Amino acid sequence: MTRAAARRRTPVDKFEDRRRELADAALLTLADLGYARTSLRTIAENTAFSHGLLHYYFADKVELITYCVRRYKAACVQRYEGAMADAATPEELAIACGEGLAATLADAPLMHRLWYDLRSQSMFEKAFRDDVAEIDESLEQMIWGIVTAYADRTKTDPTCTSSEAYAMFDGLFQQALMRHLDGSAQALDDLRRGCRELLPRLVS
Amino acid sequence: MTRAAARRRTPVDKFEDRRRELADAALLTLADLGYARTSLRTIAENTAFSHGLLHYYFADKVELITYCVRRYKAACVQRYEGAMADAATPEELAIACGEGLAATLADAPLMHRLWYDLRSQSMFEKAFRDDVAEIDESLEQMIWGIVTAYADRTKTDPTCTSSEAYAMFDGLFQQALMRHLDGSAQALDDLRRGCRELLPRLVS
DNA sequence: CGCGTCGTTGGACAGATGTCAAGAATTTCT
DNA sequence: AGAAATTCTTGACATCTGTCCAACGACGCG
Repeated sequence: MTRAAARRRTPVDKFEDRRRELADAALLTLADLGYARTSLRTIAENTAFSHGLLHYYFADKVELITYCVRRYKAACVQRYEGAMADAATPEELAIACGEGLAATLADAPLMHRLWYDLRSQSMFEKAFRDDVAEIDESLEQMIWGIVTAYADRTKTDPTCTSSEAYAMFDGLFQQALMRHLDGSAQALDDLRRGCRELLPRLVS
Repeated sequence: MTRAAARRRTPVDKFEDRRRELADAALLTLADLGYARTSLRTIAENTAFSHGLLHYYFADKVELITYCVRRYKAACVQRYEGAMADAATPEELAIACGEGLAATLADAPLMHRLWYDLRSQSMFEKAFRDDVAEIDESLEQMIWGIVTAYADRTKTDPTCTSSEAYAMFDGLFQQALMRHLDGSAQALDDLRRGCRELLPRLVS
């Protein structure tokens, strides 16, 4: 925060650009090694720059990681939304839901692994708590959107709260991720099926 | 493992006793700080002994933590099993299920927080993977036992696999834990209700 | 051209961390 | 009691960590 304050020289903020660039590299390293094993020097090594630069763009490690978490969210919601835009019948919607979640899992399993790591860290490190909670809420909303859309198409009503729905989908997703990373070939199919069968359970 | 090999002088193995004692102290520290912030010296400080002793009883940090994880499991399954022994009607069973999970959450939230931390770590650190997977399986079996008991009492059959059932209960539990640690007063009640309503959804 | 700001480097610092070994203290055995 | 085996402490080591800083090059502006 010291010298990383007001900075608006060029119309396109070059300072913010570099911050993003560094944070993206940091995210790659974090996804590889996990929070506990990632140091600032290791992050810098996956970069064209030296380790000192990180403190020019970020006040300290916490600010860097926090920025990374926010950046992860941007990439995350962008990937999700618009996934299952057009699904006429409820069955199509249920299938699209499972397909969408399986696709995003298969697409970037290491990033999702990092997400669960950071969410665990946020239970210990207060500094991450707010940002993690914000991401969690947006994910919950996404799931709730699917559930209500399914209820609409089946002319029923949800029989659970949005946080319950999110908890169950998240449970399925998390377990599928762990089995997928463990090399299980059926993990993705199980996730697809699990989602397809879960939706009808949540309405009546 | 160097000098921590065959050791059976006294009938009651004093060596194993100390290992357990140290591991229990380590578990307390881990539950407080989380894996990423816990060092061997910090563990020793929560102990009547000095830091060097840890390497007399454990070859290295990984062996200590692995031993802790195994020890956690012992305490864990012991706490769970026999919780909902007698429940005549299915409704009673569903209530006892929610009550049991809520009770264990309220009883040792920090330990459960540690469990989710270590499970995340196991996705990065291969050394923990096997032990974590073993605990996961025993938890899955516990949940499956409840589901099948509920199906029996309602003269129905489960409509999901045991891993699906575990994933959903675990999702509910994990979210309840996070909200409980965040100070939410309704987290426990939501967990109770969530479990009670989940069971009927998993059979037909 | 000279000058000042910005971006970047590389090294240095203090402190923490895992590991180890030498020896003191304690227990056990005879 | 004395010897032997054990349990435990202490201090040291090399390495890694976050953080800071002095200096250097590049670039734009007067």
